[in-house]
Amino acid sequence: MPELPEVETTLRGLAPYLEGQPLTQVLIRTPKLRLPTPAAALITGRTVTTLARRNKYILAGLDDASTLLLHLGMSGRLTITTTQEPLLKHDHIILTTPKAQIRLHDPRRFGLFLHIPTATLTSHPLLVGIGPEPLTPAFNAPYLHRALKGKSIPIKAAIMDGKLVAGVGNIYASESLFRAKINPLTPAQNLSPTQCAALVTHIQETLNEAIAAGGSSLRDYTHSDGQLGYFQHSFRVYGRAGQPCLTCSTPIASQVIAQRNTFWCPHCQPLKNPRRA
DNA sequence: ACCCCGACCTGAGGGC
DNA sequence: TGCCCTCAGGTCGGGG
Repeated sequence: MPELPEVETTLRGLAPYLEGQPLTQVLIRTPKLRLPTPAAALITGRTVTTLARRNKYILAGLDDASTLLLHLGMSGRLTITTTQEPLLKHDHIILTTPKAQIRLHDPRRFGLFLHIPTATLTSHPLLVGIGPEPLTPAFNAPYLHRALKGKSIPIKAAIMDGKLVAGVGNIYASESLFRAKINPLTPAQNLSPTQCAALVTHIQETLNEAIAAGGSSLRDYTHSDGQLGYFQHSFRVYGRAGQPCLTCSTPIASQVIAQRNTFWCPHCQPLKNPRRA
C-alpha cells in the first residue's frame, strides 16, 4: 500500500508518539519478515532520538548509536493504539512507549524491521545505490535526462526504479505521467529535455499533493482507528480503466508494464512514433 | 550495463 | 457455501 507520500505522512503522524520516547517494552512476534527481525532485548529500554525517511524506509535513530530500519512493503501499516487493545493477526512488531503503542501490521510480510549500527547506515546494501529523493533539488530535468540515456525500457518502468529516483511507486508513476502528458510505454531514452522537465515537475507536484492531503488528515490517532498514512485519494487515471478521462472523456487504457498494472489516457498521452521496426 | 522474470506472502473479490 | 482463480500501492536476486 504505501508509496512515498503514505510513508511520509505515516512518519509525521508517528513522530509525536515516538520521537524522544523510550521503548519501555518491545514485542517481536514474527521472527522473519522479508529479512529476520531483531531480538526484542536489543532495543528494549532504548530511546528514539531521531526519525527520518529515506526512500520508503523509515529510520528511527536510537540513543545507543543504532538505528531501526523499517519498510512497509506492499501491505504494511503502522498503527497507534493504547496498550489495552487486543493484538491482531499480522501485528508483527509492538513498540510500547509511555505515550502509546505502535504496531507494525503487515499481512503479506514483505515489510522489513532491522536493527543496525548507525555508522553502517549509509553503506547498508538496502540503502546504498538508491537514487535522489524526488522532492529535492538533486532530482531535476538534466539529471533525469542523463539518467534515462541508453534505457530502452518504458518510461513507466524507469521512474519506478529506485536506483534512478527514490520513492515513485506504481500509483504515482501512472498519475505523474498522465499529468506530464507522457505515454507510459515511451522508451525512456526517447524523452526530450522538455518532457523530462515536465515529468520532474509533475512527479513532485503529484507527491506533494498526496503528502498535503495525508497531512491534512492527520489527527489524534489514538482516538480514531489508529491507522497512519491512509487517506482518501482521488486518482486521475490509476484504477480507472475504461472510465472517461477527466480531461477529454476518452476511455482510460490499462496494460501491464514491467509486471505492474498501468493506466493512461490514449488521447492525452499519445505514443509518439508508434511504429515498430 | 541493461533488461526480464520469478520469488517472497496473505487476503479480497469475482466466477462458477 | 465453497473452491479456484486473479490480483494487490514493493523489492531483490539470478540469469540472459
